[in-house]
Amino acid sequence: MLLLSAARALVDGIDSGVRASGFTDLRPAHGFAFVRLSGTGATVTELAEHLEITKQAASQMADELIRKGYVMRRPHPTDARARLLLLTEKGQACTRAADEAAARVLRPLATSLSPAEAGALRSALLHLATPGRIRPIW
Amino acid sequence: MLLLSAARALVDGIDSGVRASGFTDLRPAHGFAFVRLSGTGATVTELAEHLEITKQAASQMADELIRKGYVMRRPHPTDARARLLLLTEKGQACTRAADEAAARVLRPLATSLSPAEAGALRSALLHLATPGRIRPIW
DNA sequence: TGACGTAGTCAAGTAGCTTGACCATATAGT
DNA sequence: ACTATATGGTCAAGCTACTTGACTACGTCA
Repeated sequence: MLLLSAARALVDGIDSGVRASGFTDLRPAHGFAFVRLSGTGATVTELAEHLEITKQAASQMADELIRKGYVMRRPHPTDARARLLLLTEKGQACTRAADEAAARVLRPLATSLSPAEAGALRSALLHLATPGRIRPIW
Repeated sequence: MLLLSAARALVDGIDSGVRASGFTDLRPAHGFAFVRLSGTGATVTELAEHLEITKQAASQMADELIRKGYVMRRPHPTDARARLLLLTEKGQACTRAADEAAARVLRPLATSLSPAEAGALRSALLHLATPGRIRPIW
């Protein structure tokens, strides 16, 4: 219960922080997409796998994020079938805002924990977590 | 990230455990409803507040759970407008299955933590959590 | 070169929510 | 006691983020 409630508080905190930064046309699910697109970008199929949705749904989400200016499509360097999705500058700014909001939510936790406790917390969560699988819950 | 991934793993574990127990017609969101209905039950309005959805949506969910045999409606003892939603025996059996699935997911964690670490983990999550607000993330 | 696999899109359908309107009952003001 | 307003619940319609199914373009391997 505590775990679910804490996760929920984190998501809510990030979402409200991002909205307060002026990005009012995004849902939390978009943040999970941004995580996958940041860095070297990803194809629609890779995004779909990351979010565990169909590639049609991922394609629709990409269209929406492109229309809103957060993402751009580029030809794929090695595969003429594929197209690479990349964050625009606006998308990167939004990602930074999300990072700051997350840090703000977690700050009271970070400052109140001893390093040993922080390590215990990290390893405890690692026991449960499936690395790399960050996506909306349902 | 770890926190979200761990929460996700817990929800997935509960969901698959519940399905494996034969309750294949439920979604994780229903589990959050069961949490509120167990014990003394709740009205549609109370359920809606708990899940942070409209009472129309909560009423629809109640209809569905009644149709599937997990919930029953009873006249409210003190308010003739209201109707009390209660878990049936099947609903309670499902709740027990969910509890067992959650315990199974968390067991490796519980056995690997020292009591002090468990306490630190609990208080860390308490720092973030809003007590009583257990509901789907989005 | 041909058979098959994969990336992506188009179109249509669905599930779970929403908003809006409404009735029945409860509660407060005078 | 009587009216006005608030609250519990449902009905109906609409929306949105997904799904399934069909299809085209390109890649890969015999």
